[in-house]
Amino acid sequence: MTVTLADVAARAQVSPATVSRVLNGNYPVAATTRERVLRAVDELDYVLNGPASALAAATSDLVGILVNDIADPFFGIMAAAIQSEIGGPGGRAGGERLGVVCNTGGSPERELTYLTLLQRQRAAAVVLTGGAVENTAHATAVATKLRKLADAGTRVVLCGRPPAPADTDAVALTFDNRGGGQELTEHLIELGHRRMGYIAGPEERTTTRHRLEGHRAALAAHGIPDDPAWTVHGRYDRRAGYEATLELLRREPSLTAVVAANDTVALGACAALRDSGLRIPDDVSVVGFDDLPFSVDAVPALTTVRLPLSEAGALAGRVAMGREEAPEGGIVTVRGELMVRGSTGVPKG
Amino acid sequence: MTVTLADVAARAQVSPATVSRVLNGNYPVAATTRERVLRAVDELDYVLNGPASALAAATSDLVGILVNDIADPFFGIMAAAIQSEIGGPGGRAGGERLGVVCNTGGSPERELTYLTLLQRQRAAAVVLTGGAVENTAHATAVATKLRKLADAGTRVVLCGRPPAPADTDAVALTFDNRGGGQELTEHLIELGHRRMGYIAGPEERTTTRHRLEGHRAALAAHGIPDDPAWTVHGRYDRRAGYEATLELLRREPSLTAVVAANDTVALGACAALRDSGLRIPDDVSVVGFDDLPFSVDAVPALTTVRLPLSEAGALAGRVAMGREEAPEGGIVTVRGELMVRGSTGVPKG
DNA sequence: CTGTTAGCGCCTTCAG
DNA sequence: CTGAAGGCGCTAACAG
Repeated sequence: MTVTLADVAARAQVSPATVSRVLNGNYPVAATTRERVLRAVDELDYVLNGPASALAAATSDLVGILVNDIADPFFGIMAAAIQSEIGGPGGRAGGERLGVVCNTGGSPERELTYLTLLQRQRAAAVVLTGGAVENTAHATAVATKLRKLADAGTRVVLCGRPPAPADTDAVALTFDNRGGGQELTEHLIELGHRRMGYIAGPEERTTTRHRLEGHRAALAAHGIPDDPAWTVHGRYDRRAGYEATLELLRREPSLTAVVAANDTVALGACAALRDSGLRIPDDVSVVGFDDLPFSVDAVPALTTVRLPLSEAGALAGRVAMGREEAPEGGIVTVRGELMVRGSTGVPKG
Repeated sequence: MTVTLADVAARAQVSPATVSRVLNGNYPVAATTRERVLRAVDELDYVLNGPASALAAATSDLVGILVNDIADPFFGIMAAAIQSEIGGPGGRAGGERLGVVCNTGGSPERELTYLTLLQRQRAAAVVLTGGAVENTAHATAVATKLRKLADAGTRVVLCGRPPAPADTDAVALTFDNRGGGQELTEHLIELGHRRMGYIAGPEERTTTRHRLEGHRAALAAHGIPDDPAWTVHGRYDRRAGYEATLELLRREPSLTAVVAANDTVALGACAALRDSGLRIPDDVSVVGFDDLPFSVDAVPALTTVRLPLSEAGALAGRVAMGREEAPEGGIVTVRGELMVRGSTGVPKG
């Protein structure tokens, strides 16, 4: 029924092995022979059987990309960049690799499930993006999985995620969330703000914790007390930002600034402030984090920290493909850049 | 080195066949035996070899999801919805399927390449999302590919994409882009607008053409002449919207409304208008399309057509999994809903 | 440079 | 309900 490599070999009057060599291009084959094989492939409209070749070679062309939320541009941008480096030539079987994006939805179980699925597929590499869940049991389980993947020859790269235990052999490109958070709050402090609300992401996430730590470090550095009531946790979405802002306003109507865990949350915060009749930045300043494409279009444009998502993703992709050396020690920290725009100003009064 | 099914069988003191049956759960096995096998699997930390099982069974657990631009929430939202229906139980081998998102970047070649890769992997299903490229050669190539995929047992579903030729056996969930486009322009006409600029998407895309056709149908229905100079094509991104708007303003400073191909483009249009010192909607009204999450946060909030991306994606996912019957004739048209918000008003003067 | 020979690890009839 | 046996399609040593 389906044409196999043997059919091609017969038509081209060579052995199956030769066809395989032509297809994988990793072995010297006479030009005329290659020509003949390629023609046969074409005439028969032959398509290599991936599973069979993966089985025989004990490795596949799959590269897994795990993201917390594919509907969030933060991950979409990174995933696109990673994939753009993976699609190219360099793999086995015709030089094409299949970059597959897996959406964990932020769920630890799904993350583990996908890792197992990828392990089962004998993936060539796996890239984990974004913040990790900070649950000891889960962190251990993930580390164990990564260890096994690495043992099985799968390259493991972390992108925008803190380093895994050293014995997992994972390369890590980490974002300096702490530093960015600190810069943002310091910017507000310099403008004169003292009463700032903080909308944090979900608890037990590294991203959440690091950004919050940066904020607190800035407060501490300037001797500003940190009132726990001025910090609210929520998901990384617009709605959470909206609701958290109303809650903060209820707790402390005199806030002069709102620091959001990311741009999406900041957008929700802006909406809540407007709906509460407050002007930005005249009454309340707002800052986000990430500098997603829409942030510059907010009115007023959002002050935020730009993360080089695309660049980081591309680098991660190259490392995953083995096309670029892993950095010394396997860890790179990528800094963000403070983008001061219209959403922040001096506090009123 | 690596643990195989045979190892598990030995440890559980059963035959490999029995282990296979337990793992796939598609065959009666005595409870006590199953128990024993499962324990052995656990103790040995056995992970099924995907390629081997795909080879033997002539089908894999992969489900491909093709998107034009994963960084665009339009696709991200659909992809997330599709994947959420795929991850669940129902597949072979432990009931898990691997939903893989492939980013074509809108390139016909990459689309074909991914389709081949998926064919090579013997994917269980493939979901193609978003507008198709309207190039005859390419359309034919894709149709041929889909035909072959279907012949090989791969289920093919189109989501937010016009139906493929009937003989491809592809189920299609189509968005009523024409109707939505017409409603939007009709809304503007009813407000009193007569001079409307149109920012279309890339040429040779079904989405672009259909939305534009809707716009023109509305103009025609009201006897409003359609000046070709008032239509500009560009990519589906913010920047294209920004530049196209400046161009339209240059060509016709007296425009009272700008119709954008989608929300992202509309956002760019708003920015350009603001930068040109024009107020929205007092000087110029703006409408988008899709109703992405950020659209309600624009200032003023964007008038647009809401597409049920999540619902459509979920349905497509279920059909792809064979968990839901394909509709009669294999085609469903999903209508959008006009969302009138602050970005549109009566024209000045 | 090319053909031959063994499997890769699993599923699936076919018996029992 | 369970075991035995053959083969899925390809690759990777070996010889030549």
